[in-house]
Amino acid sequence: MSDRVTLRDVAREAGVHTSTASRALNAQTRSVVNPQTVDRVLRVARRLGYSPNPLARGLRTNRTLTVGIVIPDIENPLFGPIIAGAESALGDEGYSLLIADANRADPTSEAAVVNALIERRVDGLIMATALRNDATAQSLAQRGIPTVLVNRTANDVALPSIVGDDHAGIGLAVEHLVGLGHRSIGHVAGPRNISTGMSRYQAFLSWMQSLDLEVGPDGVEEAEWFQVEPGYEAAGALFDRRPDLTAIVAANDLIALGAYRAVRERGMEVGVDISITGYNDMPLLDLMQPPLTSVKVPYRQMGSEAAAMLLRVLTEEGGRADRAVSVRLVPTLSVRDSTLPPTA
Amino acid sequence: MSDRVTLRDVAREAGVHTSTASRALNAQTRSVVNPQTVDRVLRVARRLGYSPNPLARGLRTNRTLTVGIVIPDIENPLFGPIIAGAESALGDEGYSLLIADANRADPTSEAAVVNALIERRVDGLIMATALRNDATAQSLAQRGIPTVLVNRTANDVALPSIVGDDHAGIGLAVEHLVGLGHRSIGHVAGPRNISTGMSRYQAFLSWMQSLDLEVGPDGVEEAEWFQVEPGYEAAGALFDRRPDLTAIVAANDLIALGAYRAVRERGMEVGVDISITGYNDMPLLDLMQPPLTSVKVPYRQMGSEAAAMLLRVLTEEGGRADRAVSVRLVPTLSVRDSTLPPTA
DNA sequence: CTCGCTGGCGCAAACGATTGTAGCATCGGG
DNA sequence: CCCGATGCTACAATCGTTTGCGCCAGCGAG
Repeated sequence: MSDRVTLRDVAREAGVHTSTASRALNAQTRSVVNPQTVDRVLRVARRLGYSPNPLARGLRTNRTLTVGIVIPDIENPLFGPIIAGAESALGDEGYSLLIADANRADPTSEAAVVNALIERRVDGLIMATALRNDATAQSLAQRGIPTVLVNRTANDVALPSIVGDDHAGIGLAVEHLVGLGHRSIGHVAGPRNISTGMSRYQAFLSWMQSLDLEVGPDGVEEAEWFQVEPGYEAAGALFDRRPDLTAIVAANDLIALGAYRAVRERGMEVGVDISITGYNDMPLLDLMQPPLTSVKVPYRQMGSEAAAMLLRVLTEEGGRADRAVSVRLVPTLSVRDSTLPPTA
Repeated sequence: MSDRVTLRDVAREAGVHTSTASRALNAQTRSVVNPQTVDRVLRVARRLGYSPNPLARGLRTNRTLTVGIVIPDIENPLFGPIIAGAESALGDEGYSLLIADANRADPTSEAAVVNALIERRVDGLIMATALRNDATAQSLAQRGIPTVLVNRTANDVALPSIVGDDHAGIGLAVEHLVGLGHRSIGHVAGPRNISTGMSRYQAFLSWMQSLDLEVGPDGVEEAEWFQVEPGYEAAGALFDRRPDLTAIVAANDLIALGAYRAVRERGMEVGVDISITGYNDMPLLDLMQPPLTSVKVPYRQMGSEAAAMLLRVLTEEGGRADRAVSVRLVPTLSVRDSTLPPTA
């Protein structure tokens, strides 16, 4: 509809063969062409507004300069920055991002959208949907399809991953609370079939133990999902079981906000009677009452690092050795008013 | 890396020519092939796990089954549902979504990303970035590139658009406030170079006038951007100028939340001293203190309608007549505690 | 029995690029 | 003066589909 100018047009206009024009236009092969000719071709190409047809090129080279990203729930504000970071890093290298929303309600959906992307002949994949035990990721690794996991890892899968350092992040939260004087601290965990849920849970136990603080099996309650409602329910159960708790480390912000409600429902006040920390530091948290203390994860960077990693895999053809590398991004703590010294 | 099975393989295995195999596989041309042959080809194709190479197909047919979506700021949770809706509707028809984030800080960025998408040979575009006076949209319309505007419209551009019905939405807010007994109502507008900012502003004036309520030029203040900080500043200016106001209609939720802060800073209480309405009903609003009354716009539907519209344009080749059609989605009101009767 | 149709299929030419190979000068060295 | 090397360019095959066209057999009608 728009351009009709092809390599042939450029070649004819420049008085050379298409092969020469092609080589002149590609930085890789340019050196083999007479500089004057290169110049002439480039000038003509610019004048005619030539842009190579990616389909023809891809057909020949077997590369689409396209990567797919699989998101568990695109409406979750968490993934916006990841997508933005990836898109930006990829765009710099001439790659485009094909987006796919894997409906988390439907477990077959992940495999389906991944398949759709592969049939599209994407050069590689970024997956943000991995479960700890993820058949799709496993299959991708086995089939040798260039893939990078982001935000979540999977067990026993030889794929690189870019995740937040949950151990460090939970450490920030726990040490912050302990520094305020809290000793009875509980944890509302996320689902343990997801790496973030599991690793934050383990990190919590590990930090508490290293600080010589008791947790016990009843000091942790698992929310069924990283959402407000399950967080509300899990927190409620935890409070009823352990009225002595003065602080809660929540596995993410939404769970923390659910805990807010559970606290209020019991006639207590967040910050004053019970301190709460979130995780992810999503937008608008600073406008809550009270503003939620949260562990901030550099999600945009996570997206761009994932893209960079994938590009590395794509270009270094034989980069097999690096397969299992896992990059952990260091979090920081945004301290707000939901965490105060205990009113002993 | 994955499939190597081509149409030739299928044809050979089925004992027919590639052209016959092609026709058998395409629903369009299937009727011209002997049903038995069709059956045989389909069976073989399934057995071999054949999936057509979209590049080869696209090269031949001049269609990529890909559409691009241009987003002003992907980190804004507003656009998640739009993307999700579009992706889902497009996926049903075999189309994929190429995402492009137009950095709003850089005005040339929109044109750049649109160009990148076009060079990718997308079949059509969904644009969520339009300004009221938008050169890029204008150019797309002139060049006849299938495009649908979403969320925002542009002036004087022959492109279909899917937007929220701002007049109706503001009407819901105003009538709700008036119903509660408010008479002195102000408006914190959004930027008027964007259609949503402008139309909500006009709707506000129109409704107030039709209800015989005075606004005057000093009853409206324009926020520089749809964000908390500009909202805070604009609301502050408005309050200082018009201490008599008992209610504020904000042009979006973030502006409303900025107004929250301005209210508090002046020692007043939202809902009690001043009622506030937002617009968009974004997530987490129900957890604010007080929960924000807001106009809910069906953004997911907006995305899917935009996709459907674009598909219509793409398939009905000569659909010139429908070009200027503009679909308005009807909003609803989520009433919460930020709006109460005035304490006169 | 012959002729014209038509249902099915194969042939081959595209689509627009990349790339191995061959050809053709020109140049320098022996 | 010849020969090999070198630098540049052209030729042509190829990637995997789609699709206009022609061919052929079989059928019914005249």
